[in-house]
Amino acid sequence: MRLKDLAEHLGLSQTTVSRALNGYPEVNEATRLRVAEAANTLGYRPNASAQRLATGRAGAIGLVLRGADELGPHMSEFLSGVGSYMANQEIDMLVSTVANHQEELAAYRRLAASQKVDAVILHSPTIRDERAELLMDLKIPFVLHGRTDIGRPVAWLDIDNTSALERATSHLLDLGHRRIALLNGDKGRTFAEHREMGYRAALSARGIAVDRALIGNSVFTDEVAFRIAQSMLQLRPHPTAFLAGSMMTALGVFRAIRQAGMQLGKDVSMIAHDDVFPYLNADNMYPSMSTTRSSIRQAGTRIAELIMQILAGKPQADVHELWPVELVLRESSGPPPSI
Amino acid sequence: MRLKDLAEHLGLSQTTVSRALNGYPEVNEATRLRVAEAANTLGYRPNASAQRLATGRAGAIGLVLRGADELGPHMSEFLSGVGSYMANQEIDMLVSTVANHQEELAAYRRLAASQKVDAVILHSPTIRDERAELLMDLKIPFVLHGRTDIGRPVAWLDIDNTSALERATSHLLDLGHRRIALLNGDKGRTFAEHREMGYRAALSARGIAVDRALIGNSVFTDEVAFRIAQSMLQLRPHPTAFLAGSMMTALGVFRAIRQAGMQLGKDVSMIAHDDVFPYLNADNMYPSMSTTRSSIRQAGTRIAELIMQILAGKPQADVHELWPVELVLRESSGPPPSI
DNA sequence: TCAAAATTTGAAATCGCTTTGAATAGCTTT
DNA sequence: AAAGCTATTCAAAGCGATTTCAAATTTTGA
Repeated sequence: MRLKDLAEHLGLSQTTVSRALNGYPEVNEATRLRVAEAANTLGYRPNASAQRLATGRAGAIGLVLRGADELGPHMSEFLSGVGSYMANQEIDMLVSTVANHQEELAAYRRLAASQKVDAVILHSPTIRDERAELLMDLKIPFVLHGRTDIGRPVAWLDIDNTSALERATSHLLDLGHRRIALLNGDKGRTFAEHREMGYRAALSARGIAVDRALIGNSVFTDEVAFRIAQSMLQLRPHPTAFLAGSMMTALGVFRAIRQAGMQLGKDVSMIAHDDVFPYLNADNMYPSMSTTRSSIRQAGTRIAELIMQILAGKPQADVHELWPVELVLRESSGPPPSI
Repeated sequence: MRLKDLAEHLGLSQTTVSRALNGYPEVNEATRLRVAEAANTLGYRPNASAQRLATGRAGAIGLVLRGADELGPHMSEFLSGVGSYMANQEIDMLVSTVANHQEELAAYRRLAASQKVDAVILHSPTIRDERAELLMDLKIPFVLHGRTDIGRPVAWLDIDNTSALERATSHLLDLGHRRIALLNGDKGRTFAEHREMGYRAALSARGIAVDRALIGNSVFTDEVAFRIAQSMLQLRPHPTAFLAGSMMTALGVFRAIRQAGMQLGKDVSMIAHDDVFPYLNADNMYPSMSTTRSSIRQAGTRIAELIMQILAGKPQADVHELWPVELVLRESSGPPPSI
């Protein structure tokens, strides 16, 4: 069913029908009703490609994911947040996956040239993110999930990783811990750098030197975390507390602690960052997990909202949101064992 | 840069340039080279909407996800598999999320009417899946991840859940277990029914009656699994073995076992279904987890491939793949404690 | 009552591509 | 040398919507 068919069926011109459906004011209210009803009963929907071609709007936002690893639990939870907002907006989510950095840049160029999307969401930025620069050059609007410094103003939404880690670290120091391990994300990512800054700030506030051996940089999987935690626990003296970068990391650390014959929350403490996965609840772990918490899903929803505002004309330079992070203390963090 | 601009730049007609780029035979090889080179250096890419309108092909496949929960670890791993294949195919993945069943049906109607996708992937079917029927009626090609019986031939790929559960259950019976709990997926889903069939088949082969109290139906999250396992462990006599529907479920059961003061692999056994999440490795758990294993990611990749074959003309009725499931025995399954 | 203004409709151009059908040029063939 | 092929190229007609500009109709106001 094309617009033409619908128009003929109604004995009207395509122009009028199109106007009626798109809510233009210059159409008789009675006609509009008649059109709306016919469209509804006949199940007419404009052909998306034709509409896009005519309007110049793609009606879609893009998400480019690097490799398999990037489409992990964090991303899917984030995506789910984006989707829940977009569902009501008649905007599609175009998801592409690429193998590496070069391909990712190529993917953005392709999206731009073929005009498949009106905007994109950029995530996990590096300190000086090349992709952000490219998108600026290509003039594709985007919102960054995280922060970067490319000398030009970009729209971003981020959580306050620095302060989160500073508070978590300080809390462990207050409890008496002196050797605190940090299981951080990959070097170069802004969030990882921010977390390390918070960690260092808390330590240096007490005049405690940073031990490089207690800082791990890796992806957030339980397996890698297990290996790193395992080797850290063999240090003498071993760390009495861990700061885990994600709940997946926490699972790995937990396993390493248990395997070393120690008890979490007693022999060793842990505070993990919780992105709030519905299927992995910190409160219901055993022992329950102390966390720095911020819903990555909510961030997705909000970013979707911000994208829509930008498409509606809001200047990208005006979009900046720094979300606070909650510190939730539970059983996994306690004073270090007195020796 | 439009086709017209490129054509003018080259002093050729749009026709020739279009043909050259799309590999039609009736264009001079020298011209083709010249065109390809110019397109490349000028960064020309056809406008996707125009191309789609002209060809009638959407160049995209659709995925409709119900609610937040459906975009969990299983789906994201699956998606990642789909994406890895689609990346080389110039086919986009259009992801929409909906709140409930009604909205999902509406979403498919919309996709059909607006011709946004050439095909869709359907997942987690019920025994008699209404969505599959709708898609047939709408004449949208699709591949089903799982199986359903709607009296018409559909394209599907599934893993052999029945046999997997039968083997896992038989193995536990061989070890001497008599009270074996099954933590299954939601009632009505084909995979859950298949798994229960396998479970029942193994029990009845030994003349053991099924105890409904030992069967749980729920989503695969560690929290829900924890609660169910916890209450099952309070039964007298309690189950000495668990069949967990997913690795998330396994984590919850594990926690319940530990909390009950028992030891996994010694006091209580468990075999979990492993969809092979890169961030949650059965072999590296402690104790390592016995599993029925089948990579959901590979299934995604294969389904993407099958979709492309269908779009290339292969009849949907010819597409059926039943994948075997590996049984991998590790430390979490052993004989029941002798009383 | 009639011109002017407001309301409502429609014909045709446009978006950027593909594809049909025709045209041109260069070779063979008779 | 004319006719018949083949190999290339192009002008123009779609694809299905939106939007510009003009026309027809109704309402308003003096």
